[in-house]
Amino acid sequence: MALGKDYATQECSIASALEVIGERWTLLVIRDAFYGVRRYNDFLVHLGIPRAVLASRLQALTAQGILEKRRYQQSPPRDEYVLTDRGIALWPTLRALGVWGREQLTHRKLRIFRHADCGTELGPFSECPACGTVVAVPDVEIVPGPDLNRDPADPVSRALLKPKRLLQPVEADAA
Amino acid sequence: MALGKDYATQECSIASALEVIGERWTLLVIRDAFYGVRRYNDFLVHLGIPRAVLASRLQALTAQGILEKRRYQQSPPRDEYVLTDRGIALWPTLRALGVWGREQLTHRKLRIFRHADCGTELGPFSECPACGTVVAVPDVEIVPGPDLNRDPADPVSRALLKPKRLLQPVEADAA
DNA sequence: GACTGTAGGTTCGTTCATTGAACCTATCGG
DNA sequence: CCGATAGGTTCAATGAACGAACCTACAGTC
Repeated sequence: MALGKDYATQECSIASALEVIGERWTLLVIRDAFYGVRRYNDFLVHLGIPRAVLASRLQALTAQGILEKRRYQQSPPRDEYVLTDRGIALWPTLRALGVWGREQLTHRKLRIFRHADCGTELGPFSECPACGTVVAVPDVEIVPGPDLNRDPADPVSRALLKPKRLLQPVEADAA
Repeated sequence: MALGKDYATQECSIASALEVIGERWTLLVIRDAFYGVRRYNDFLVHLGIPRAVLASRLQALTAQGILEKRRYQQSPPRDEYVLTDRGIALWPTLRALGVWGREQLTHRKLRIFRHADCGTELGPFSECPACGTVVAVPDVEIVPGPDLNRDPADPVSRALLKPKRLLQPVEADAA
């Protein structure tokens, strides 16, 4: 990988992790996968990422066992990319990053994460204050926060305005 | 910043965070700062980072309020870089990354984090299982794990073999 | 007072990655 | 047959990272 040459000598699991997910765009691709984005074109319009870079990242993440490439229709052949268990294990990292970004940088509540079972807003570690447990990723509900723009340009962002659970596929109609 | 042009349009606190700490080397510099590295030369030998890149990252992190540049001796003028509160708030992110890297990639226990007050090894969110609380960063003790090389080449790595608390300065003698 | 060493940089040419536009392939609907 | 759609690849131009060399200011030592 791109970062490997130097990071590899560092005896450190953080460095190893960054070798795999530390490249530009990579974590945003994974974030979108949590939000339910699965198709090449949906990643493309939602992220505004160059096509070549997206193809390269999807391939690398698949090779690392973070995403799985899955044929969802035979003809014409179409593939989708979904998170593996290894990918889903990144949720605490993404959550921590998001909390830091909100508290230290944006100070805006763009999205709210709730426990789907009871509707309680989750704490910084994705724990449910009401139930007292860490909520499993498929039981996390994501809803737009008060500071999120309600009229986004691209269809994927529009589809993401509907409350849904993490990992559940978005339905981005042409609209 | 380098990443800003594209990430800025993303209404997302994760994207905002990555704008600030998502560049190559940046998170490793911050990790070292948690481990007690404070001086330009110590970062240099410990990370193996090009000098120009280090200077640029230190400057950017200082400008973002994540590190603070502090004169620790007047003549000759010498500065050190220490984490601000905003920087310290990144600990959960770094911890989550490290846990993921260890569990999913390296499968090796390179460093152990303990509650300095009671010696209990910390859980994935830096919480103390014995005390039932999230441990404040200055109360986290870092000790070498069983899989860490005991005879590293550079003096900073050697100094880091001694158990110490996070944020406490390393003493890297020439040795 | 001339050397040597150290901390903290800057400069510069080369290499590598990212970008954005254009192009390619296969298939479906009409 | 024509156009649209999904999922790519190719290519030239740009920007960032790399590593070596250089610079500055001071301290200690002979």
